[in-house]
Order: sequence, then structure tokens, then C-alpha cells
Amino acid sequence: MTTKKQFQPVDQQLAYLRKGAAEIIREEDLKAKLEASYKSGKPLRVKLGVDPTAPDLHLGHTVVLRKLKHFQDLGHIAIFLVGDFTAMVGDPTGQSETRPPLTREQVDANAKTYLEQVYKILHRENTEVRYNSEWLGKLSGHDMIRLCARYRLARMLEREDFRSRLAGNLPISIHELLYPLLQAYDSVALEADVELGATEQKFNLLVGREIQREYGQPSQVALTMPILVGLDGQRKMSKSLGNYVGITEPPSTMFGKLMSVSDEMMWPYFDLVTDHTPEEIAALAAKVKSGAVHPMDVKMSLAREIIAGFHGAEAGEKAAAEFQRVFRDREAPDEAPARKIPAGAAKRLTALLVELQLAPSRSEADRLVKQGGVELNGERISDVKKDIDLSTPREFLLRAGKKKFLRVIVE
RNA sequence: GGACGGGUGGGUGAGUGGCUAAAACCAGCAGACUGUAAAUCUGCCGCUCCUUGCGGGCUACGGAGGUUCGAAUCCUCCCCCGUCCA
Repeated sequence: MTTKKQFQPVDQQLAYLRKGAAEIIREEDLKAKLEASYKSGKPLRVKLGVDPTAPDLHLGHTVVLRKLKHFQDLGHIAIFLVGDFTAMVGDPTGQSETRPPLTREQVDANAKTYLEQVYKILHRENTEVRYNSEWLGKLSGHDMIRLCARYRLARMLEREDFRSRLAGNLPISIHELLYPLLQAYDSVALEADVELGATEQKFNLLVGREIQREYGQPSQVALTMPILVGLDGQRKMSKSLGNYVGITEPPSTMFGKLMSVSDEMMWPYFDLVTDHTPEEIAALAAKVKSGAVHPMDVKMSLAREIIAGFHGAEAGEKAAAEFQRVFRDREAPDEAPARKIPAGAAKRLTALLVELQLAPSRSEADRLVKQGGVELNGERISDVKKDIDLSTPREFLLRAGKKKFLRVIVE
């Protein structure tokens, strides 16, 4: 799968890399770089920077990781850059929400979990993992000022994020202006040929191009990937919005979540998180439109495929079968997560729900029960003061809401 | 440093002394309907206790004090954000 030194023809590489990309700035530059690499046998250095702030990866993160992997597939070098320096300073990206600075320990721990998950997508062999504290930590005040002197405020304020905050009378801290510069400097330090990012990163990637030029390097190519819309079909996928599919989640959970994607929204998923070619996807969409295939079946194959990528083909099949049984045939799941609890005195059902984390609070549990969202062994229980007997070892299936099942084992 | 405006529940944002756990909208959750989709409809939506009731307690309107029988609403000090001036 990994081509050594002998690269594929440039046009072929280009087509492969273009797939799913939102923008390539500039495509001629990428072509030229690929050509040079093809001739010299020297792989391109492709940079992807991440903040080690969100250790749990979800499908949204994988979009750009998958593109990085595509470069690897073609024999190029993936530089996985952990922004440990920037993270410790505290990056208030986007949403005008200032994040608390992370400690060294948190950064290390997060980076570690991050990396473990990243290799579910990237090839280990041609991945170069770097930390930007390596060079940013060594910059002197003098160096910093030199770097700042290479960019103009007016240009910096062109960034959508800054511009809108400025217009909306929202705070902008000075250090935020530094982030694009520091990120750009990373590209200088790494001599990146290409930098990847989500479309929201476009500005930063472009600053990289200019700063590299300032430091006498050829400008990197900026390749952006669309942002994956979350399960709500509205906003970007993110853990804090709760509209995400985590890559380490159990197959059955992933399946359920993916099936809740709306029909229209499943196409971007095909585009961004599967390896189908644009032509294949278009053909599939046409079939759905004409009524030749049922959208649900297409969605199921999508879910199956995505799960296969993270848990193996067999897991994908199992999750699909499980899904059909539970929701289409309305039978009890056979692989609900299990939880053991010690035998003891009888417990109020609502208390049990909270204890088993099926409900966040007693009030919520109360509400859930009252509204008929709780089933015990397939039987709806709407009595709030129902006590559950836990005196003898036994097993029962608890359902809270549509999707949450838990096999409870009393021992 | 000065003048002015502002900080309300997950979000937007009403509310200027009691009827306000705090309008409305969004988000969220549950039920119905379905293809566990979307859309729609209905209900819920701070925490907690029980005798589950138009029930009791606690916490909540940037922070700390104060006035008052009673404060998100009035006063004092502080913190934070923004605008204009220097």
C-alpha cells in the first residue's frame, strides 16, 4: 500500500488528493511539488497540526486525518504536529471562548491518547510526530518580535473570526493575533511542503505561505477539507455539542448514531469519511433519488463501512444485524453493554438510573420514567416510585430512552 | 486616567422591589408518527426529599457586603467586557 520512492504518476496522485478537498491553494503549486518529488524520488512533507486539547477523537477529526493518510498512501511523509506549546499558552480558537491554559501533564496525557487513536487512520511507518515546543519554546523575545514584524495588523484582521468579533464588540486578546504567526512559524521550522486543515483553518494556512516566503522558503500548499456536520445536521461535529460519533465508541453505538443522520446529510459523510470515489457516490445518490434503492439501506451500508474501518468488517456486520433486530424487529439487543452491581437492598428505579449513568440527575430520571421512556425487560415502567429488587443475583435489561440499553447484572 | 453602555438559566434574550425557578425563542430530553432519519404533533426541561402534590427544602440572575417583612430588580465596594476621549 505504501509506495517506496517510486511514486505514482503525478496526475494520478493529484486526482487522489483532490478527492473531498474543499480547496487547494494553489493546485498548480501542488502539481509542481509533486512533479519535483516524482523526479527526485523525495517525498513531500505534509503537515497537520493539532491542539492536544481534545483527546477523544470523533469522525470530524478523521476527515483531515484521512487526507493526511492519502498522502501517506502515495508515499509522502505525514508530519503530525502536536501543538503542545500553543496549547499551554491557551488557545481561544473560534467561539470567543477562552480556554484555560493546559499544564504540561495534561498536554502530555492528551497527546498520548491522541496518538493512540490517530494510528487507527495513519500508517505508523511514515508518520513523523513532532511537538512545536521544540522550536517555539526556544524563540527569544527578539525572535518573536522579528516574526511579528513580518506581518501586518490589517492583514491579520482580515481573518473572519477576528473581523466578526471586532464588528460585534467582542474581546480579542493580543496573543490571539500571535497564533496564526506561531502556526506559520511551525511550517518554517518543519519546512512543510503542504499543510492540511479544515476550511476554518484557511487563514492560518495562508499565513504560513507568506511567512515561509519571508523566511526564504518555498510556500507550502494549503489544502483544506470541509467541516463535517454533526448528527444534528446543523453544526459542526464536536464533542461539546454532543453531535459526534467517537472513533473509540462501541460499534453498536456508532451504528445507532450514524443511522440518525438525516438522508440529505449522509452524502457529506460518504464524501468525507469513506473511500468511495465521487463518481460512485453520485451514482448512489442517483439511485436513491430514482427510488431504485431505499435511503435507509444506503445509510446502513454507510454505517457498516465506517464501523468496519475502526473495528473491522465483522464488527460492522454485527452492528448492522444488531440494529435491525433491535429497531426493526423490536427485539432486545443481544450485545447491550453490561454493568455489574452488587446485590443488596431494593433500590428506587430512579436512583438506579442515575447510579448507572442512564440519567444525569434524579430529576431527569424522574422525568424519564414519568414520560414513559424507561423499560425493564421490555416492559414500560412509568411508576416513579417503583423499587427494584436487588436482593438476589439476577440479570435484567434496562432501557432508558430510545437508544440507551444496559444489561444489569446483579451479583 | 475620564465619560458612557453592559454582565440573567446550555445559548440568544425579557424582566427595574413581592404574583419570578425567572417570559419568549433556540438547543436538549421523552412520547406519538416513521425508515430509531428528516418534518410534524404532545409533554418535559435547576437540584433534591417524600406521603408524587397546582407538595416540602435548597441553590440561581458577574463577586462580596448592605437596605428591606421581601431584591435579578435599590445602595456600596470590587471584578470582567465593550464604546468614545486622552
